Amino acid sequence: MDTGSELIAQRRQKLDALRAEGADPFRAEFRPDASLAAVRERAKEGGRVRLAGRLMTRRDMGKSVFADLRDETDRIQVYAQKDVLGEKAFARFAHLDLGDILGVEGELFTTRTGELTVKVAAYTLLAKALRPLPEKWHGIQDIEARYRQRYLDLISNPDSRALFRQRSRIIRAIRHFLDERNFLEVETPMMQTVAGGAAARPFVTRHEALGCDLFLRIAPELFLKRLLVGGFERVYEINRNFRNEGISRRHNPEFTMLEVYQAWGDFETMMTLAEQMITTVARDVFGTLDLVHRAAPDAPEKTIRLAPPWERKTWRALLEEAVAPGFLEWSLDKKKEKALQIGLRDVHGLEDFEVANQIFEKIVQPRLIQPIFVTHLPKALVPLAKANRDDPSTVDVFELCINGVEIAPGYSEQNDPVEQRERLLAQAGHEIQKLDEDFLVALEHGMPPAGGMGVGIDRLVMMLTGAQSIRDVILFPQLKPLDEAPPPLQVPEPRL
RNA sequence: GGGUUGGUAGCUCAGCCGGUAGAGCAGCGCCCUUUUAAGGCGUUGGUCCUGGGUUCGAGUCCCAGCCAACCCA
Repeated sequence: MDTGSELIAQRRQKLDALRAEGADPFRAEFRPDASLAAVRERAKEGGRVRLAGRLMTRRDMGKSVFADLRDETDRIQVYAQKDVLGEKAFARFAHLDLGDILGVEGELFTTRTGELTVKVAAYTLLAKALRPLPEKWHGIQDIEARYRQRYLDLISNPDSRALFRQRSRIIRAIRHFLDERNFLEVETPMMQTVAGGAAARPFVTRHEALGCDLFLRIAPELFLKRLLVGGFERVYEINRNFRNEGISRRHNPEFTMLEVYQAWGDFETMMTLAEQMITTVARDVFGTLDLVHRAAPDAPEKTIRLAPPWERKTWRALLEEAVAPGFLEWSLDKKKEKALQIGLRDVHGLEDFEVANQIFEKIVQPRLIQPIFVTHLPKALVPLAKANRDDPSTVDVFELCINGVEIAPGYSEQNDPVEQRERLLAQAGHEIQKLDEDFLVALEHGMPPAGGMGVGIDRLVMMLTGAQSIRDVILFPQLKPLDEAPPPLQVPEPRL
């Protein structure tokens, strides 16, 4: 990070020079009387304003200088003149660096070309920028730098700023939607002694005082259900899950999950809830139910139509449409043959339902562009859901797919503690997981029938905004550290 | 894990068949008091990702590695 040291050295010299003159280049306080957007709003009134922002561009005319300041809301032009500021202050203004943060006071006026401008009567350097900004026109293009130094991306790329504002509004709209329907927002443990509620490899951490290892949670599910047992009938949590798996366009090791549970509901209740929630959010944040995206700048436009009702179809029907009628009755060998034929590898050790599921994910799911609830998955895939009464080999669940991606699974939640124990034991044998005994004890106290669902917030934001990578909707996505390959972390002793 | 592509000045990018490393922006100096990707003249700035190899000579060719993106698993 010490490259460009000459430019940095120059800026440090300016800093030293300012200090030598008795100025404080890093102020603790400055109170602008309005945001730049607010100033622009009431431009007609004219008058004197006091505002603050980062110096983004400068046009030096010799005895006067035009510059652009920017704050979070807008940009505004300021105009400094030698005969107004005096020789010394004007020279200092002309030698400010792009990136410096300023406070400015002066009268509003409109230039010959019609641009609202502040005639600088006085200015204060509030924070000196010791490093140069990315280029003013192209911004920062290097994808890696945009992730590693997100602040530079935010400074120079308006699209990126807009996207993270949208993300925030989406999450706010979800909370609003659920709060209005009397769902209670709760927080449950992120550090757990058993990482339950999903099938995934967890991260391990250590609690020194307790003298035990803990897992970062892979899902909040088992704790939210304890709350159903406790009598909270509508709960939700929006928070981080952690899964110790590969990183890809669709996977970040920590990701944000919404889980919702509703007593006296079932998977059908949750389908309706999902449909209402996502359409409400789209309308609130984007003002439309037709989302038009491109997969790449030169790719054709694709429209996702969110207008309800959304299609509901069974997993079996979709598979049979895509492969062949009666597909699920094929022998395991025949299914594997099909899997290999469509380009899947590594199907040797897999069980019947796993092969079918991989085929589903490979050839069915990518085609599900418009919203669809895929219902009634095989029982073995979903150990925490209730079996279907008419076809006990399937469970009462759905997976909401939009834009070829699984956005939200939902269940009629299993509340039979005996059945639940058996299913978890079967899975534990498979995945080498411990049983969450405390959860099973809770179920044994009686959990009301309930519907539940999980919504991958990052993927939902991707779908709504048209982002092509999960890294584009997470401010600080996980990347490999740049330092030498690190040895296992040593926990530092606190110094008191 | 495998494949493909990329890494050159602070930023955005050129660099052909191997022959002294370039431009724009930013910076620095000078001119210019209504410009706006301001303009004009001049100028500083390089571990060409790292390490080997081939060669009289490597940013360029070969091998290994690091980081990233994409595709596949």
